[in-house]
Amino acid sequence: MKIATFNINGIKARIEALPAYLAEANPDVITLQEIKSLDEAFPRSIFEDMGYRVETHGQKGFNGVAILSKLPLEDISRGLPGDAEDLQARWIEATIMGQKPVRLCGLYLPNGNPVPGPKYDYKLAWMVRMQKHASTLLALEMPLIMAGDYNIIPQAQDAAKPETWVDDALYLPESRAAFRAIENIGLQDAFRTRQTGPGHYSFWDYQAGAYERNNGVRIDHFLLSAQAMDLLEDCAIDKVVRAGEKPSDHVPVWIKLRA
DNA sequence: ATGGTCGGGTGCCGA
Repeated sequence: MKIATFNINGIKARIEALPAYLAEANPDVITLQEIKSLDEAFPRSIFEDMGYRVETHGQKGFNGVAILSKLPLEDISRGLPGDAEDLQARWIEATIMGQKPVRLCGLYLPNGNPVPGPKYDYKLAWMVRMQKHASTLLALEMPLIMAGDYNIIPQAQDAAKPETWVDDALYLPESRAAFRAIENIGLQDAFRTRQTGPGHYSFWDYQAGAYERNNGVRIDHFLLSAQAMDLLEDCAIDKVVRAGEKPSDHVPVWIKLRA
């Protein structure tokens, strides 16, 4: 089973590039971030015609997540638990019914800039909520996959120019500590079990020729439980997608599972 | 070199 995650930065703007990626890469399941669409405005039939079941959790203008799956889905849930006041569409999860059921969370973690301020407070509080919910899901002992745009640069090697990020919400010590705290309840960064060292990025700014200079950061991640790690066959970043026609500023990351 | 670029909710905000 191949599962991808992709921050598309607007479904309307990616109406050609996303189907082209799916036709080329053929993931069984993909979780999308920043669909920037209401549920009723999402162009679902394009993907249904390609064999995908479409589950969205959208809002007007910004944010918005989705899961597209060629396999049956069960127990679909929208919204990160823990704060009834939080209406931002950043979380969707479902059980993928392949050979072995796996629980998939698709997440769009808050950016958090500027620092300090309410947006950074929201980011850190959101990460505490995510950790609590992840603990609940781990207790189910089903293979658990938490995929998406984490807006976290885990280590210096995950940025081409880490010195330019030292005051940024994506790289501040408190942000990285919150990410490590989530890992430390029993989740592994799947990409770093396959590749070591610098030069592996999933996002390049649209400005100042960042992609051409490979001035990127690795902020889109797959965190896997021990049960999911048992099934991991591969994990990679589809970097060349960033050089395509009308690209998102992020590229897809994917895993293959024996499941 | 103190700018630059996208996408959308629109003449500004979020990234």
